[in-house]
Amino acid sequence: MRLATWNVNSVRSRLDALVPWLAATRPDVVVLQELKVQQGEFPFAEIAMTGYQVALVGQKTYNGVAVLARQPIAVRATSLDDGADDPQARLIDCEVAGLRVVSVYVPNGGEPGSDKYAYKLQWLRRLRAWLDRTCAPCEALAIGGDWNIAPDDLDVRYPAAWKDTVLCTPEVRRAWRGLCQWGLCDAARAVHPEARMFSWWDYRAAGLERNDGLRIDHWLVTAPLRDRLVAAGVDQDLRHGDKPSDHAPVWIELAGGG
Amino acid sequence: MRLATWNVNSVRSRLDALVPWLAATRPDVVVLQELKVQQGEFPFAEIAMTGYQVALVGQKTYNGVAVLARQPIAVRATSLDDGADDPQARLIDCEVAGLRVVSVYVPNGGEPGSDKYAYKLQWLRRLRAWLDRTCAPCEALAIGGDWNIAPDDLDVRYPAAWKDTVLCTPEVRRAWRGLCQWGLCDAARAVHPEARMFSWWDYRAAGLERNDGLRIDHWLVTAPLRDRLVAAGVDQDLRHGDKPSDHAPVWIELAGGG
DNA sequence: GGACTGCCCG
DNA sequence: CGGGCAGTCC
Repeated sequence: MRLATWNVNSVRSRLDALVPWLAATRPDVVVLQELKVQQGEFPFAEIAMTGYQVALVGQKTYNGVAVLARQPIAVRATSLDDGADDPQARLIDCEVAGLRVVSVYVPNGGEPGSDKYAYKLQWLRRLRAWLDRTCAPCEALAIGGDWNIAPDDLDVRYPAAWKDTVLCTPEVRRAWRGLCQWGLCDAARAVHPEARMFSWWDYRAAGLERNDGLRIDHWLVTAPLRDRLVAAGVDQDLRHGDKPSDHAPVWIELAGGG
Repeated sequence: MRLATWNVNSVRSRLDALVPWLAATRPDVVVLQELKVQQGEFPFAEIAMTGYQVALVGQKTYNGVAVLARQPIAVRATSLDDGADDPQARLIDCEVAGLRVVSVYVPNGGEPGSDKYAYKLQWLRRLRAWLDRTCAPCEALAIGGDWNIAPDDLDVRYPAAWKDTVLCTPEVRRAWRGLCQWGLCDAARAVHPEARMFSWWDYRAAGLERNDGLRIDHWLVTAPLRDRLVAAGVDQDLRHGDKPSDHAPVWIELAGGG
């Protein structure tokens, strides 16, 4: 079975790319980020036409995450649910196709040292606490999303240019390794230990033309799913075409399960 | 020779309609309104590609009028030039193809009784004074534009719905008749004395679907040109297609002259 | 409804 | 650069 993650940067302005992509690639499960839409404004009809069901947590203007699947989806949680006063729609936790599937949109972090950066680090700590509290490394768990973390310099086309930016600081990379130590595995990297795979090119400064890419969209999976991993990749063509998202979809393929 | 007038409602967002329309219909002279662009931001290169030269008076956000032609254009005036402190770009007066061609964008007028309505009536009085001062009924003069006047109930699909709106008040119709009495002739109406011809359908309230149209875009011509009139019409298809202007082009055909 | 103006965000 | 927003205009 195939799982895909895509930061669409507004689901409404990406519908004309999303619908054909779903129809052409038919992943079993899709997680989306940056819907930039409230639940009531989500284009349910257009997605239903493709044969996908939807579970989402929406928000006006910013954030918003969803799980799409061709099988029924049971929502387990729509927030980190830790009592924090945080209105940002950045996580949805679902049961679908025999898996526990989570869509996450990790805060970008603005600039190192900013309030936004503190929020990013805090959010990653809260996510780790949420894993400790509600998940187990032995269950079939896949967390896909825009992590806003390039785990290693191998994940950055021009590491010197991105050194100490919020996508690459030692602190966020340490948080990433903490998640891996908990029992999550960077699926695409496990399949392609040495490959330069990028999932995001900045709209600004002609990032795409200069292939100034980073790998910041990931699937993190627990051991039971890591053992079923057979393939992984990036649909780079989605970053080309017109009116693209700044992110390309990242997919993984698991043996069995449909 | 053929003259066309079109309120494009932003020349930049209408380029993909304007360029093919110029290429397909090749009018000798085109007058445009609501460019919504400063001179420096006008898409000169794209228009030049079609073989047209341009004279324009631009303004940020609002108004802006132009004359396009495949022959050289000599600009005579870019305002009513009556000493009024009026920064709005609503008139350009040119010499082209042996004619005097003027592009006008008459103020809409908001609501009857409003300041905007007073400005509309005042602008029409100033236009009449400008005619008296700078033009003569015996010269070959054609004034095309968005007049924001439906001269008669015949020019309104649902006259009761538009009665006493700023497009139809007795006062603006009186101003219109004053221009006709000066020596201008409503060209499209002269060619089609009884026809219901509409040039504008409101974006709102499904104006197009209900064919709730009005004829507010006109060519006014002096006697020498009236005597050469052979045809007139509206390119209604331009109001359909996607991302249309709310106005359709209105054209007239003169015998001789190219 | 669909242009525009800023402005915020990544 | 390319999403979103509110506010203004027609």
